[in-house]
Amino acid sequence: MTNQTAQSLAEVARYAGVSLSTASRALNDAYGVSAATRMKVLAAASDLDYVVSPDASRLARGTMGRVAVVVPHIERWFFGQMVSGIERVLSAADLDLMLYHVGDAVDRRDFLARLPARRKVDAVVVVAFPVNEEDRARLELIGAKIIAAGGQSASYPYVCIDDYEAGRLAMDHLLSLGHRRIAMIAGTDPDQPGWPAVSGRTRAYEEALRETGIEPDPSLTRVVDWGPLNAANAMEEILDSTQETPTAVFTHSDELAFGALRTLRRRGLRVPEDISLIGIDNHPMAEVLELTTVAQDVSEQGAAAGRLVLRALAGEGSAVAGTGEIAPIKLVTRSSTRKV
Amino acid sequence: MTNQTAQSLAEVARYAGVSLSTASRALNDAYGVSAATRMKVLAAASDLDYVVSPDASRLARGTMGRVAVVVPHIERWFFGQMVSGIERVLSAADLDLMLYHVGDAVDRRDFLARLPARRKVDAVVVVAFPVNEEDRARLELIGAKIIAAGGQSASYPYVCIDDYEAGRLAMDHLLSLGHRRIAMIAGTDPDQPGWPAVSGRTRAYEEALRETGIEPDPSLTRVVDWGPLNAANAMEEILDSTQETPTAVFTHSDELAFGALRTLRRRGLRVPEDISLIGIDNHPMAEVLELTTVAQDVSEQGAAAGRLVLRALAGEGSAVAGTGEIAPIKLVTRSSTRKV
DNA sequence: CTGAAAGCGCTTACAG
DNA sequence: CTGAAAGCGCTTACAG
Repeated sequence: MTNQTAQSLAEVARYAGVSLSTASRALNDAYGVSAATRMKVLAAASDLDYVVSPDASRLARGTMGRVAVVVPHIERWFFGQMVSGIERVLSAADLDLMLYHVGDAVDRRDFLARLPARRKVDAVVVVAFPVNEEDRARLELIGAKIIAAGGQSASYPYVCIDDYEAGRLAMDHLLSLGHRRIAMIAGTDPDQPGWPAVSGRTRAYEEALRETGIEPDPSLTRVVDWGPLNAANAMEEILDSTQETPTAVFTHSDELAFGALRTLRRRGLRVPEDISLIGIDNHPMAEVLELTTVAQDVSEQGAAAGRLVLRALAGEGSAVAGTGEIAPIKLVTRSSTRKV
Repeated sequence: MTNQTAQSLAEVARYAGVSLSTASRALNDAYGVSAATRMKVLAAASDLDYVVSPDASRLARGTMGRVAVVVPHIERWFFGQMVSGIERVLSAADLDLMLYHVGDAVDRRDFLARLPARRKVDAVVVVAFPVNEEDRARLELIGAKIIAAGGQSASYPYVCIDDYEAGRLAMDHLLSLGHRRIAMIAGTDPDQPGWPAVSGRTRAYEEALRETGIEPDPSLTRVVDWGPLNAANAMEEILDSTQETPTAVFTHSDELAFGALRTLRRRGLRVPEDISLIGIDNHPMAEVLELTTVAQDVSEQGAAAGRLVLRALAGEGSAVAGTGEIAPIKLVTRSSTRKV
């Protein structure tokens, strides 16, 4: 025990009475070091409270053990869950996580132009980040493995749910309860221009209806930016613009459902007595508000994305372009839906 | 224009026909380089799509432009807001943000033992991370400036709200409306053992009551882990354990209020006709659910913490131990509270 | 204003 | 098993 702190391996080596090379090898659990010597070095390092300089180590080694996570709206539930899942597996693998927020179109352009993560990371996971061919060339300049989460981006390994299936689960539930006049509040992100214009969830709505012999009524649907208040307004519009009140509402997310719920209550419409409501996500508030929903485990999707990173770094072929993982979803019925 | 990409400054220098040193200076906007030469180098760098190796640069320079952000529960609203605020100012200052999740007591012990951020960052901002003297010594081994957000930690520069004031704002509102029998659902984090046992919010509850001549009734208060469902249960317990139903409920956060609200509704108690409800935060759902609350701007607090980091890195004395910033709060009355 | 050289703190063939 | 030496890609006095 000593009070000194070593700032460099050289000091540790000196303290342990060995050469720099040996000290390095001992610390990196490299073989070719006698047990006794290794012990001596380890003891010295611990005595001197030494820890390698990651910069120097990486410079010499050429790799870095760091991964960038690029998210829009880190403050939103979905992305918080995603990041927490990714973080969980990366930190377990001793990888550092650098967070980049890329919110709107301006951020996006700036990110692609400056590529702040360039030469800093071994992998980057882009969350809900649509990339076209042009973006792709830029992105690849980062010189790291790329993984997509929460949406398929070009041909990177990805993990996401099947939006169409999620929509079908919700719609089929409503239809099976006898609902025929069903409104939809669709979510969209104006800041993600590259995202498919019509989401799988919308397609599911239309196809489910048509398969039941119903032609979708445009006056019953609205497309809004994610966020409960927008949905509250959309719900009002729908109620105002139609003679015959729908018997059910399908929203693209639970948060949208919460907003719709507020409007319904204010209008004196009881859920589910007068109108049924279903969302997607299984947001914690869904349980509190008794909302029927299509559940997905976003944090687990983050973890899966983290595992894709690990595989990509290990050079496994399985994390090759186009390799996708579709996360499971399931219907969770609570009391916001009932037979018509 | 060329298709080649330079991996090192040396290549850029050669391409521009200057020495390594000159190339370096030109790129670092250092003076002592003629305009013409600088242009040549800049053009070369751009042609070759060059970007410095941060590791090498830092190794040589000794500093790194990186800051660690340590948060528990990144997936919760409060922390997402906080991180987004911090990120906003750090990225504007071209600092990289490394995220460390330190959730429960085990994580915490591990973090302090391994200090994964050590030698990797210039500053670390700990969010809602209580630190006692012992922790402090460990933490300082990281060798970086330390900033606390969302709670005063030992004597680091910090930014947070005044919990007592927040509690008083809520309680005084209730009392001014004539409420006398007021329940409280307090939030606590079992994973943060070092946090003050009795929060300022609880103290505010008790003092406000006493100043009005009321002795706090223990059967009207519960302490639960943050999270709406826990509050829902607590609300049930309170309702069950008391003869006389309270006329108002003060919860330590909006999320707790949402849970309480669910129980009240299930019990057939109308808000605010039968019972008033007030929270703290101004969570986005508070607006949706018409909850009266004490608002705080968490994202802005994060930004303020980011600014403290900048000041600390600039070596300004103002970011010295004990320098604190108390974030503003204000009462936002909506329809969940009314005169008794 | 410009360049040759040392140094930042490691890792890793290359010899022994 | 161990050590001397080169090299990772930069920055920055030090001379000119």
